[in-house]
Amino acid sequence: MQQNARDKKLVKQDINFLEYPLWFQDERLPEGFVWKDRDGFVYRAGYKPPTRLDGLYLMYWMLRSQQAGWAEHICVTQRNNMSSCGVYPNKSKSLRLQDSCERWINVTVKFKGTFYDGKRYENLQFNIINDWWTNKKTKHLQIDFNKIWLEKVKHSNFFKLIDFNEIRRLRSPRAARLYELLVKNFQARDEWVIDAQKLAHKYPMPRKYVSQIIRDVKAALDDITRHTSLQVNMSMENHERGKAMLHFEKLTGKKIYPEPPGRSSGPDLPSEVRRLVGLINEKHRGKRTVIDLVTKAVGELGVEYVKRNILYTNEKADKNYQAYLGQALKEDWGLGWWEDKKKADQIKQCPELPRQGQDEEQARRERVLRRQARVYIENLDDKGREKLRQHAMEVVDPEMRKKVKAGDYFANVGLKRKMESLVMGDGHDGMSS
DNA sequence: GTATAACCCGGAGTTGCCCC
DNA sequence: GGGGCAACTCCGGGTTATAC
Repeated sequence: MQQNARDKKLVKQDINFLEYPLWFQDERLPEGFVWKDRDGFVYRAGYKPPTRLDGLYLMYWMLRSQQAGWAEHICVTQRNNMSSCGVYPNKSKSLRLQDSCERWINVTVKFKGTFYDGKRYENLQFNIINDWWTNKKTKHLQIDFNKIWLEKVKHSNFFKLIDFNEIRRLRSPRAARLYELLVKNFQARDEWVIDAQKLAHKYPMPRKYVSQIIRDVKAALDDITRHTSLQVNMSMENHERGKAMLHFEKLTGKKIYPEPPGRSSGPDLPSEVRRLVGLINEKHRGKRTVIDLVTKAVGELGVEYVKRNILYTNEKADKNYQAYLGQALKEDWGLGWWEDKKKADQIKQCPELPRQGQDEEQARRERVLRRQARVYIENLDDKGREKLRQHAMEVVDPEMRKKVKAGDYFANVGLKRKMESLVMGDGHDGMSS
């Protein structure tokens, strides 16, 4: 993943073409597809609309043009073009590459007074490429860029340098498009907040419901985190049903997950999370939503806490395993069950000595105290509860404080436990790992 | 009862690989 | 280089559960 600056293949791209989509995720969009943004951007595809692969090919052609001093005409071998874009060269891929040229020659974009180049246009419309052909003898691919397109990018003061190697590694269209949007929106800031439905429109993503949008965005973000140097944390705020604000925060420093060897479909998880995932009921172990739930919970609540609730859910959940596990983690349903189980195991090992050890007595006392604390907090008036909450915020670590403010679900569960601990007296977090 | 969330499945496109 | 095939990924849509 780490690479020298000289190994980087940077492509200059105008912010407009990161903000507005040049290619689409759906492979089956009809010929003559039109996409309009409310700001006056109109995209028309006379032939099949370009997809992620076409977007990557265009990026490669731009790289070649920019390497040749912004050449309007480029000549590439088809084999080189394909392998540089991570495509295994063969006949069908060669035809797909030519199809890509046909897609791009049929694309026009139109702006109405929205182009960020210091000028405001009444109308501005152009193609991406003007001509393309292959040489009969050499089979080399020849492409003529549209002059306006090339100059808009060349003279743009509002641009990003995209690392071609990074965007090439993003195999999923969702991840590639989100990468473009994040790169654009982290232009002069490290935080970006957007309504989930608005983000879906920007993608554009056909998902109707917020839960589906969030699921897809999370999966895309996982891909980006695994395969690029862009490290982003996402948290959500649900103000009302069917509405959610997504907070993206650019992280600096080390990658969270190491780059996996070769192509991988599963997340590379820290060892303690992997061990916990191994405890999940086999039927649900592969589900990304369940893994995400455990990953998030372990960060805020600790390994022991999460472990007992997974085991409890395995035993008790009848239907909807994921929802049951979420609720168990929230309320620590597994606590009493876990202690009873430990006690039963001890009796099994030493049946002649069924003793009530000090630890068990302490745990029992803690359960009673915690229950009392919960009732006490519930009966506090708003002012008293807020005061207690502020006190808890002061004593938790800064990382958790940040997550609570960002609306992180499990951080808020952790804060609630801290409030209970404060009422009980210190040292009763029960979240040790 | 309706809207939304969660999950699942089939179809289509893409990819990697093998054989000729 | 060409053809074919299996595996994989993604999207759209259907079903069921849950919240309001």
